[in-house]
Amino acid sequence: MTQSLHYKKYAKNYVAIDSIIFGFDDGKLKLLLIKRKFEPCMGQWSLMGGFVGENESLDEAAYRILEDLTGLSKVYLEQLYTYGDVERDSEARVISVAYYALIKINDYDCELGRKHGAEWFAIDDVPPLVFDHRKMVDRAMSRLKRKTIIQPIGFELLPEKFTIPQLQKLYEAIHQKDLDKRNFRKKILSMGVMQKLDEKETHTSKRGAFLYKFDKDKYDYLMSNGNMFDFV
Amino acid sequence: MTQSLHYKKYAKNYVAIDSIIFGFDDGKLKLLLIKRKFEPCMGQWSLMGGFVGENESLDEAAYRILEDLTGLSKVYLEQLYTYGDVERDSEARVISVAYYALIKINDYDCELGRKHGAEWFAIDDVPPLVFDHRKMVDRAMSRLKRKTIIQPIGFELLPEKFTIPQLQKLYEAIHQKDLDKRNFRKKILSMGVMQKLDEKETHTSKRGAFLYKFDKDKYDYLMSNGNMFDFV
DNA sequence: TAATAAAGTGTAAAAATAACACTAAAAGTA
DNA sequence: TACTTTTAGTGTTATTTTTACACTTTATTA
Repeated sequence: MTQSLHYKKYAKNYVAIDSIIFGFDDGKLKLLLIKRKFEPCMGQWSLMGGFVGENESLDEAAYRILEDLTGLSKVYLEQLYTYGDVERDSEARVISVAYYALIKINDYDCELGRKHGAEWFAIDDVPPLVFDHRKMVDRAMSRLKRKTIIQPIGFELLPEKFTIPQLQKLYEAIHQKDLDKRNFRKKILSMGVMQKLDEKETHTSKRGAFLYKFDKDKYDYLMSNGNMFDFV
Repeated sequence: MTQSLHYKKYAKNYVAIDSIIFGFDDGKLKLLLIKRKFEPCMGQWSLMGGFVGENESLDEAAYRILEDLTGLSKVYLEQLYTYGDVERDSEARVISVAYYALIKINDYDCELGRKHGAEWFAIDDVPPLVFDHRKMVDRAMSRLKRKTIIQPIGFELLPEKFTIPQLQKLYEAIHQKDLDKRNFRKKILSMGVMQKLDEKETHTSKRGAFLYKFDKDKYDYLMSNGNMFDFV
């Protein structure tokens, strides 16, 4: 696209993306952070980010940056909020569009991560972060809490096959409170989007728990008929 | 702020604000739109917008632009979403941060509005809009629906003193469905944030309805003690 | 074969929501 | 002045949703 005739009197700005990347492992909700390898704030912990290119949309930039770090291309990614305080970046005026991603932690490419100096941190053990990244994390956390109540995006953090106790632990980690397992099971099954498999997961218990899959077709069907996903 | 040393290899972009401005009048939810007085798309209906200056934050830019059009400075304004498709503006690559505002329609400065070619449109009678502004309106509508359930921002659209039937009509307009007046009254009063006055409003009915004010102190107190505002 | 550890199951009380119809007040009119 | 009109205001019951709560099952390991 050529230079603008009518807009040329206006200022232009650097526009960046920052991504809050959530994972779930070991019963804990985790964040993927990188140690900055460039100035300003080199060596400090930071969200993964990058600048928006001239010929990519914001969503495209966010996917590109996420894939650079994790090797993953088909993940849940949602725009969160845009941060534009004049002094938010110590180097220049940078407007940052924050996204949050939910990834299946086992699919993540550790080798790529190592190259970027990336590490996983439990959500309540996050180190100090550069600029306003802490505010971004807090906003992502509260969005995730709200969103997992009204949309079945929690599944994005689990392997394709998972047990009900695993799913419950995930919800407990996100909402930071214990849930009653009978009520949990009743509610999640009553929504009719859990597809029970004939296999069991036998690592975490002697008895073993049945594996389930999220039935996306059924979910889409229910939604299109006006049914709401609604969960605590 | 001076030019950046470390970021200079990256592209810069025009960053704009667009505002979805809601009002409530005559039992209807309305939008304030302007007829564009400049290219591109001169003469077409559009949201009020403007470019972000070098020394103002996004919020500051949004307030400035809103005040330019309405003369109002203390209004409810909330960031909605950022639109960044490469071709969204036909003139140049412009990234637009959308905000939505709730204003008391009687406080609005009509003279200023006329200067901008502004007009109010009922929400289900909005004309075709430039660029992706229709998408912005739709997103604002669904945000407003959700938000008025969990936060008492509906009051921002009414005069300081209002009656319960007025408030009910507002909620009906926002949620596009009729509500039972007994259940509505019960619920809104039970939240304990309505301050009953000794005055009546006598224009819309012979009997007259008592006026109320939203008790912000009480609301803040309840919220700080963990109470939730929660409404259909 | 006994101990262990997590999976799995049902019911009853409490709270929230939804449905529903008449009376009260004041103005305008015959 | 009494009758009509119009909107404000009021309680109760049925239904649904949510919460609270304890024992049995299954397979492994000691």
